[in-house]
Amino acid sequence: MVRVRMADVAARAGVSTATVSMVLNGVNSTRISPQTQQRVREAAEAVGYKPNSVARSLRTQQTRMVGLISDTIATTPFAGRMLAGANDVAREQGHLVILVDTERDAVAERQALHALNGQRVDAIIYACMWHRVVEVPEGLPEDAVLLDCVAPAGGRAAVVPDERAGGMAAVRELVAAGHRRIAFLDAEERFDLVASRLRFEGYLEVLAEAGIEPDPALHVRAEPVASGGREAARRLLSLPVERRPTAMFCFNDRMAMGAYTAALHCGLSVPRDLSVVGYDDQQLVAAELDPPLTTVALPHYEMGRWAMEVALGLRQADPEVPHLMPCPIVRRASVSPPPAQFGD
Amino acid sequence: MVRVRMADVAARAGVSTATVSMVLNGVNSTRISPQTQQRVREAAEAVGYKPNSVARSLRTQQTRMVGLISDTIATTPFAGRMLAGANDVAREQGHLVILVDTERDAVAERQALHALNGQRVDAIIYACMWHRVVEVPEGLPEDAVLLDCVAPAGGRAAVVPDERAGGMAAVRELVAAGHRRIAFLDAEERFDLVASRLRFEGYLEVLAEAGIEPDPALHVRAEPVASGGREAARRLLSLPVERRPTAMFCFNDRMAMGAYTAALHCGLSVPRDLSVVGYDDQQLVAAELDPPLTTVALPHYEMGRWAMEVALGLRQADPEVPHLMPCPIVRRASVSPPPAQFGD
DNA sequence: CCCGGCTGTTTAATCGATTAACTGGAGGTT
DNA sequence: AACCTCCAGTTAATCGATTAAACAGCCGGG
Repeated sequence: MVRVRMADVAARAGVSTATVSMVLNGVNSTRISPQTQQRVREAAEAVGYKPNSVARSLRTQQTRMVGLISDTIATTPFAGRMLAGANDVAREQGHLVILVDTERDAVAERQALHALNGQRVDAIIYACMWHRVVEVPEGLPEDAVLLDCVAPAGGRAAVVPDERAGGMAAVRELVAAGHRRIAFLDAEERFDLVASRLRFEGYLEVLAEAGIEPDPALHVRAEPVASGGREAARRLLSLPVERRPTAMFCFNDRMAMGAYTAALHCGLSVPRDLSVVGYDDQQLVAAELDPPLTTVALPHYEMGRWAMEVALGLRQADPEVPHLMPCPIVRRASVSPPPAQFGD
Repeated sequence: MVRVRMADVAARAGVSTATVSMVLNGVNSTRISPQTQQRVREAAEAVGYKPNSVARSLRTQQTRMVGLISDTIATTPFAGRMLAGANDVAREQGHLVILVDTERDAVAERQALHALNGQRVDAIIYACMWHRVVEVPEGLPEDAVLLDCVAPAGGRAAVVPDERAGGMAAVRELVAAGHRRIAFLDAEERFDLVASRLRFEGYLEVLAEAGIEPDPALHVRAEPVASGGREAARRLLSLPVERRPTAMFCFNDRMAMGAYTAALHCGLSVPRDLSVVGYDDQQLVAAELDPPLTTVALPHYEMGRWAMEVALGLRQADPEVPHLMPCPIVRRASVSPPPAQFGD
């Protein structure tokens, strides 16, 4: 791999490097005669010239690289889509992304920030794998964009899923099918999930909208994994039939998976005897379940795109209010009208 | 954010930039008096000097960045662990990784290679999300490392999972529990998976080892997703009892998930009536199933580490033979001895 | 008293581009 | 003839580091 410099192109074309630079970058192109341009381009081709971005970056003071700091974004399944979204925009704009995974370690975050600063990246995105309120690391530039998290103090561009609207969409789906006894299988409070609170708000809002009195017994909490969902669902399904829910809105798809298991164990069939709606739209769970799960999708890809667009200045963001990205409902086959005796 | 240059440090310390450079890099440090060193360091601290890696890279001809090109690595759940492994090594070595997701698009790959070359990355890793034989893109440097794939022509450092040994481990687990009628729920051939062939080899090898005559009826193929596994398992479980398998080794965890469902539908309990072993160790599937699934883990993290270690020259690789990374078995609760009437 | 060697630091070249300022000559004007 | 305007480039400074080579003092030896 020989090093070909701009000077080599210039020598071969019999011009100065300034001319080569102008031609190849299309700057001031009116000032260079077409013949010369042609010669330069041929020379560049002939010697196999590839511009050195390091040198260019030094001179122009922009690197066309953006740093993406994340707590374990890469190691968690769904959040990869955020990366894909960010990456796509970056590519469209001729930028590269440097990914740093800090595993939530303050020291690693410090280091990452240092390294990215040293590389003089053009922008920084700070991403979380869950919707969270984060104490951003000291030294994070003012104009860094927060992805799937918000700063407690505000004042920073940020994008998060519209969990409240998502919760509403999920419950509306069930109400529309005719359900009135709708449980919410929530995550335990100790996980301190922003999403939990907001989805619950959405749940209550739609019940109110539909004139349904919320039954506290139907709001249960468990660890947000399959076994948690299973146990919670089991308890609900063992209620006397008139107090039993005909539908469950689950905090996430894994809990919904547990609800399926519980239903099966109770000899109930989904969706005939029990309708279920999940949240997250995790491919490996929602789509693979039997029957496929109706769920609310987390707009990771879109949030990734949004963050990168803001980072690159393609789009303006209001630093005072986090941008709420819609969570579309994904209809599959786990919702149907309630059994006849419960119908309205 | 003011720009502090080395010259500013030099001015404040009353020395030349050469001295500052030597002190801060610890080069020739015996030649600089302790007092001066002290003064330089204080000055650097006082003005908040942060070295500019772009300038350094230009001069030293190394960027301390490595490019990681992948087909959809980020968008697929398990492969994120490869990234984590690579990232960890990079960080330990003071390197940064530039991630490019090409979605298997040849044009995107070309572009990515161009961009990374332009950035003068110190090394390149080419990663796949599945174990595959790939036609590497033209222009991929000789010393690029292949991750989870091999080139048909060979001649390149590469690391892949040891699928054959993994298959052996899985089947040994079942044989050790006393099973003799062990099915292999394989992926369909049209998916053309290297893994499929190798795991099957491992399966046959262990049967031979145990003196079990392989029954062709127990080697079935289906789409490697839950529904495929469910149907395949259903067919096997509807065989007359003496020809029915007492255990299933599934090509992946999703198929195993399907096998669980089929067993449930047939009124069989896992592992009492049917033992199941999966492959991949996908957290969201294997660990969440009821009972938790015994499976073979794909060593993504370790492969990621290996690739980065080779890329950074920390470890030598034989370009003629791909490195085989062991796939450890993960024991959970889906294997038990066969029902009494089948015992040995 | 001059020379050589050592110490501690500086000078200046260099990495490979970008770009503001300049130039030499052709052509046009008055 | 003197002067101006374009044209088609070129010159040289610059980005911010690294590093080989040079250099200024000082000490000791002959």
